[in-house]
Amino acid sequence: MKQKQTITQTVSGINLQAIERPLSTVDVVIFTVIEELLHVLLVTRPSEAGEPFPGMWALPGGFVDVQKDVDLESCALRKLLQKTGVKTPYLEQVGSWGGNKRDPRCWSVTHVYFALIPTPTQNLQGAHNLNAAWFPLEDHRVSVKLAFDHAKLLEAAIQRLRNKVEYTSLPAYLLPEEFTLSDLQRMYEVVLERPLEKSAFRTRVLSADLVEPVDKIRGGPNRPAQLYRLTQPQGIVYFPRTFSPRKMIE
Amino acid sequence: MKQKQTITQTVSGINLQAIERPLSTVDVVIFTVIEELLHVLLVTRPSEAGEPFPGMWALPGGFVDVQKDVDLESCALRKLLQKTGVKTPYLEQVGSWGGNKRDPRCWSVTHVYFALIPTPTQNLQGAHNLNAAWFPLEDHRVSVKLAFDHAKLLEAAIQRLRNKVEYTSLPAYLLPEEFTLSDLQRMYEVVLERPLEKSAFRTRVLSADLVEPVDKIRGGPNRPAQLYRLTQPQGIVYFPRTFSPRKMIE
DNA sequence: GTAATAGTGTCTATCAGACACTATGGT
DNA sequence: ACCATAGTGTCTGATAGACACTATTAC
Repeated sequence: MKQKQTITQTVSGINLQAIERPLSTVDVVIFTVIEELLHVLLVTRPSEAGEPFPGMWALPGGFVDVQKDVDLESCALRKLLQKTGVKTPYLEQVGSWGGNKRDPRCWSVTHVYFALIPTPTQNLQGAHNLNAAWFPLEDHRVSVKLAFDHAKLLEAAIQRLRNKVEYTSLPAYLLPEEFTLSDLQRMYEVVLERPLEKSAFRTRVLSADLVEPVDKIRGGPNRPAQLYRLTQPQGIVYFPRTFSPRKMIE
Repeated sequence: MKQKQTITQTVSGINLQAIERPLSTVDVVIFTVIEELLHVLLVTRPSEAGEPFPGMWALPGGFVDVQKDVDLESCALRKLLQKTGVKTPYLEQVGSWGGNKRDPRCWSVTHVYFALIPTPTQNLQGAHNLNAAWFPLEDHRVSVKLAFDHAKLLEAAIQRLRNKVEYTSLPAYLLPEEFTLSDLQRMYEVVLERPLEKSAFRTRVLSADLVEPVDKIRGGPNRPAQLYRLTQPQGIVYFPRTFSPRKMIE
């Protein structure tokens, strides 16, 4: 499937245009927590003839647009905004997968990002989102088969997330701006899939200078709780140790 | 700088060939330790007219070859073998940087890997290596200015290496197959740029089931030392804690 | 013996885990 | 008063850091 083309530029020995280029795409693994379960956003592949994996569920993503996107991250942010309407979540590059087998059409590279957003308050009902849905993660997997190598990409993103949650403040990005320490602990527990000790958790979080109290209290049918917000919403915090001295995986 | 071309294939709404593709490259940051100092391999850019950054030092790398390379990692391994003759080092993807500014010619993406190899025994005198050289890292930098955004890429690779050394067995790949615990400790100290406690280091390494003794002793003008080798040379080992409870930086 | 490096033991500080305890609102 | 959740205090165990100590070779 070689590309016929007219040579338009010759620079020294190398003709830049003559080099066959892989296809470049960006895929985004968008995580959120709904009803105490980690969810990921999936979209359906177009079902027109000739499209690979027609109608199948896949990670949201697509081609890098060299006109619109100044760099890879802004390409990922563009796709995130398209699908969720969210503008400033946590976004991190997971890695890149490239090869001649992953897309049946040609040699392709995908650049995978993962994003964390607070529990969505409105449903995905935008014009572009009729075929998008949140899927719960059960056993590190999603209940449907995914297009391309997206199952592998999703697995890698989950691994990265779970691993990093052991020693960073990442789960704070799964919550709205103001939250209680119990809320935050719950996010850790949902992602790590194990309970944490309340006392140790609070000491750890408070001594890490991660959050600061706001002058509000959240009431309820029990003792009200102090509300906090992130001290530096832009940068994630690294804890000096992992939660429990257990083997890290990755 | 748009690409003129003949349309050769039309698939549904999208014409795959009409999409302007970024240039894909792979760069490899090859680390080794020479005389107690971390070094990195650099090559000079070609100096023909029209080449960007002619004659400047740069990370070894180049275009992904969709004919030769089945995936990104084998592309990185190919470049590593070309430059060093080494076949099975430690190789890890650091990340990808793409944008319209980083190469003056066009929108480009580079996929950065870092490799660890034992101290080279022979000089870089292969036919392709006349313009390659080992540069010591002083203060996380190299003494020469680098082409493209390679200074940033190198910085990221060093950060990754130093961060990961705190809790993994990576420095073992900077040594030959058999080594003493003192050798290993020295590799950690070189990368971390700080001394480690001998006693704590030995307990940590031995209890992690990282190495196993071989039936040999290394002599010298002092008490001879037990030789060890990696228990599982293929997989890196994660320690349950970092070396010293200090803030991690990434 | 001396020099030099290999390898061990002992004490301490830090922090996570466990778990019991107190605090404070709604009903 | 009772329930439910917020928040604290105390003890223990694991391990890194510091540092002194012993061991074994060449000379």
